Amino acid sequence: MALGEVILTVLAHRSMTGYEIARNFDRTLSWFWRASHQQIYRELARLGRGKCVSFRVVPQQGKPDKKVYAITLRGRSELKRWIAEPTDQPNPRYDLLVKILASSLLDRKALRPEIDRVETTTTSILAQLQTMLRECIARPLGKLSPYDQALYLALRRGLLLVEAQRAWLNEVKDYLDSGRLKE
Amino acid sequence: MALGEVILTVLAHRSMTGYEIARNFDRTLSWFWRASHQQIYRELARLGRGKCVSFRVVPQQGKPDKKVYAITLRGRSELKRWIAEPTDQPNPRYDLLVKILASSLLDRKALRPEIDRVETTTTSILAQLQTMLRECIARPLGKLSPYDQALYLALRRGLLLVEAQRAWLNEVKDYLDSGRLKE
DNA sequence: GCCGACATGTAAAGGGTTACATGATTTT
DNA sequence: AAAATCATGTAACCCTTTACATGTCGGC
Repeated sequence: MALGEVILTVLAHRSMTGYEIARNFDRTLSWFWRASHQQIYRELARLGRGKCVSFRVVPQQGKPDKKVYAITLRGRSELKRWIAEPTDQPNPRYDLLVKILASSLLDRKALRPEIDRVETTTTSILAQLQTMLRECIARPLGKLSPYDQALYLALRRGLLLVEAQRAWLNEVKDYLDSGRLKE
Repeated sequence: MALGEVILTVLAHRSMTGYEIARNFDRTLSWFWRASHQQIYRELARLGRGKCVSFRVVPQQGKPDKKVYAITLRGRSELKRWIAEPTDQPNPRYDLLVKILASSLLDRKALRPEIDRVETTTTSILAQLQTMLRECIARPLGKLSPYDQALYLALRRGLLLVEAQRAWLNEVKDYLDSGRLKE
């Protein structure tokens, strides 16, 4: 349901084509949300039907025409309404936790390589986040645009959670190595 | 795709009816995964077709007959295969982060009540997790069954992440109050 | 000549959510 | 008398994922 609002947020920042929105999802926005270009085109069509976005066709030479989408006044008020609305928190769905339970019953050793893999990707995500945050604070934090300040805050959440995940992975590895739990 | 494996894990621990699995999801398992009874019945039918679970009908007086499901040998080997398989990490989808971006563009004040709401639920989740973990360590950790040790570890992740989330919420509130970012 | 970027879509399959449906027993 | 618990399901809708489809341009 919220994909529409995510797209409206992107368009509130800057008008774009569906293709650009999808690429934007690949880069910054993929930290908060992920969507394929198919989902985005469909959602743009729906938002258009609801008069929340409009587009103008921009002919290009050599390339196919593009549709540059913009948020409408109605779209803005919809988005404002959504911001104030209570968010129901996402329900957890994390395979690794289930694998921990399953491996305790079936095959205690099978888990180790998987934990190592997760640790590798966690470390890599941490590095990416740190790079992005460092880019943000290249200029003084006070001089960022409100949007970039919000982006900074949102990325900080990723950093704190990934650090917590790393601490937890260390606890798991200690347990797998020693067979004993702490705390 | 993984709902089937979650159900197999539950059944590897103990044979149950679909109804009991659903209730189990409500209690312990809802920290790791969530599913409605409709999803569970559908998935049990599918797993039965794939010979990963079997059931026997147990007649009861007064209540409708129940089907007690058990994991088969084939189900066990499927589950073992799955444990060793790389987990692709869940893609993030958190409305609140998008709301932070949107409110920076449209309505800076609208966010505050939402942040307070999230803080309330986060605190309540923290309390629940702490209670569950304290119940685990009522007896010495070394004397828990392997399954309960795994459960303890998995719940620890929840605790660490929720604590990180609280720290982040404090950063957000500081920003909303002062308009300045730290770090 | 092939691959990747640009740009837009359709189609099918699978998973999740919500509502509907039944029917007995126990609790309030 | 009404509501909750036990127990199983069907139907419809929506969302997500993956694959298919088309066509131009620029670089290697």
